Amino acid sequence: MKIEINLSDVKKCPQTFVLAVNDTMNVLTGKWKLPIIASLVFGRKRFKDIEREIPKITPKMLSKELRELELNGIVKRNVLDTYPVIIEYQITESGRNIKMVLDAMVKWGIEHRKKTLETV
Amino acid sequence: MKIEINLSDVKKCPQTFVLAVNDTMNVLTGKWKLPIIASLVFGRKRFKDIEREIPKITPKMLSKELRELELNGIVKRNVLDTYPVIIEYQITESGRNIKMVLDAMVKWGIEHRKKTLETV
DNA sequence: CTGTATCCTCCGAGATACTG
DNA sequence: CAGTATCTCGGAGGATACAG
Repeated sequence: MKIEINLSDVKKCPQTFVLAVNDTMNVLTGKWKLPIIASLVFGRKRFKDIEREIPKITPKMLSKELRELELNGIVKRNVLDTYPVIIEYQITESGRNIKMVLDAMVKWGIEHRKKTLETV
Repeated sequence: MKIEINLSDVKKCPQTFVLAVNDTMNVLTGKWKLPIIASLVFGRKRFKDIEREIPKITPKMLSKELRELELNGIVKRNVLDTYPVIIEYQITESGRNIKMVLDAMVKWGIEHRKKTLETV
């Protein structure tokens, strides 16, 4: 099933616009989602690996955020058929693509800093 | 005073990256900043005008958010020399440019929705 | 009109301990 | 290892009233 949405239609449909921005914000807000995504960009990881890589995160927070990111289709949780069971988290293609948004944010952030420094 | 920052340097300097993303997030997070920016994109407005345009916002919140947005160089507050005094809020160029980030978010949000619907 | 001042509620997030 | 269960606190945001 394919749904065709033309970006040029967005201006005619502000609801789609708002919805899409909200979807994106849901993935980016909160203290830990970005660090977790960043961690998984460099490869599949196990729970304990992520916990070790992100300073100060508690298992409760990591668990909660991973659940939300999975629900939102940003990460995939794989249960490996081993003994004992190994759980691996992996970023999805959508999750990887969010880099485009981050790039835009970096660009704006840097330009903005230039502008505000100029006028001081 | 001009500061030259090459985007290709960012990869070598993760601190700049993180700083810029944080700057951007500071402008976008919270319940009211985006609606306020959206309202001002369509022209200068007075306090009461914005309050009327954004459903459910309280004067306390509007005041607080406008102050923060002004501090961050997103809006400019103009005091007109009339009697009684008129205060006009206006979006800055930086504020206008943040549309680039929103465009990226819209694009990702729509693509993401397509992807997750396909796999259901 | 352009905001402040209080008081209050709710939720994100931390600390710590525990389970299978 | 891969999480869950409680307890707690601070801060974002709401309700309402008031000030210049």
